Amino acid sequence: MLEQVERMHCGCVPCSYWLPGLAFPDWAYKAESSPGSRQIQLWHFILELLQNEDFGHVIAWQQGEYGEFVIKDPEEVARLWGRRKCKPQMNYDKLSRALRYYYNKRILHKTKGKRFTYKFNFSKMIFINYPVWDVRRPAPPLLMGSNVCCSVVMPSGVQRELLQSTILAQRLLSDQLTGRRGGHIPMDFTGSNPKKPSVNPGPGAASFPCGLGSCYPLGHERPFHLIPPGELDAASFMAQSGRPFSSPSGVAGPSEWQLCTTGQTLISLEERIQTLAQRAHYQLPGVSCSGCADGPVQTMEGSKMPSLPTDAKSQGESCRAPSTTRPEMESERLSLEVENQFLNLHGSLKNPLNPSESSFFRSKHMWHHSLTSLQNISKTWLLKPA
DNA sequence: ATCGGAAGCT
DNA sequence: AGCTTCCGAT
Repeated sequence: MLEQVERMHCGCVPCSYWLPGLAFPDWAYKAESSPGSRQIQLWHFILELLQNEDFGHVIAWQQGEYGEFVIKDPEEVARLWGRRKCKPQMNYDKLSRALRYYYNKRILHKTKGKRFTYKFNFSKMIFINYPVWDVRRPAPPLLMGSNVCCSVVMPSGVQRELLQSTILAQRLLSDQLTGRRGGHIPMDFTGSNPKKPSVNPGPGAASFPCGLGSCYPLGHERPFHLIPPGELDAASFMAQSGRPFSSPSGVAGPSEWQLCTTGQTLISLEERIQTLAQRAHYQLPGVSCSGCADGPVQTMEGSKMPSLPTDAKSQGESCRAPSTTRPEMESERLSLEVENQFLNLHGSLKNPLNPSESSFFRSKHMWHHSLTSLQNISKTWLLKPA
């Protein structure tokens, strides 16, 4: 009863107005009745604080350790958490108990020996159930050597919420890696918000012929639209995207598209690399998708992607027709793509793929090194869920 | 400071 | 399920 009174007068902030511009979309909160509560989860809250510069004196990322953060003012963090949850009696002792419950869930772990220092298991949060963009279809006889095309499809058996949390965490990690801080999280899962994104698209962000918007390189996911499993039909596609469902090759209709479900489970980073490699020819600037119903390749801002100079014809051809390219060149180009993805993830790539100035003939050592690094990371970071 | 069991709450 | 509250042990 006392608590009820306190609830009414605790001055807690309605969740959706908490930190303007930083309110999480609906998915961050569970449905009111069941199961669980509508309340924000603690790890969301922690990420939220970490995301906001104003709380840098209270909680902050640990420099140099991905996902590691230090609670600089434990009682203040507890107070903020208590305010959010309308639990005025909250203190660090209780909050830390809640954090400890995350150990078994592998959301967090403690950094031993460092006071008030915890670390997010971003590996789990980021790389499992990475969204599937790909729709496999039979290779059209004349167009592509690859049988991979692109759309936005929910992996079957993957909860929407988990996937979206994944994207969020990935965004946050990406921001951390690139040294960005603050700013809101530009996610639009509704399909009904045509607002321009507030952040530039990631380097090398080329639009895909997926009909729903852009596909972004690893670490630079941007607003996209989710189609729940089982709802990928032309009508709902149209309703959500406002565009007709068409494959880039002009092959009409979803009936000819096969959902690329990776099953219920995981896309390992290695698989991801493979996918990237397979689809890499779509991502090269200037490589438009012929027959794409959406016309010129565009970024989210609607600006045209740089085109290959017309005298770079041989390069362009090598992009469009991987199957007819010399294997070693194709291999090098794909590895370069992987390297760029890697660099994009780490925010150190200022210029995206730019065939004219650098990339096709970069030294083998370089890309091989990157590929190896990425593979090593995938081995050490990947976790299978329990 | 940190851990984790136990019980309670929503 | 996801905490919150309490507390004894390390």
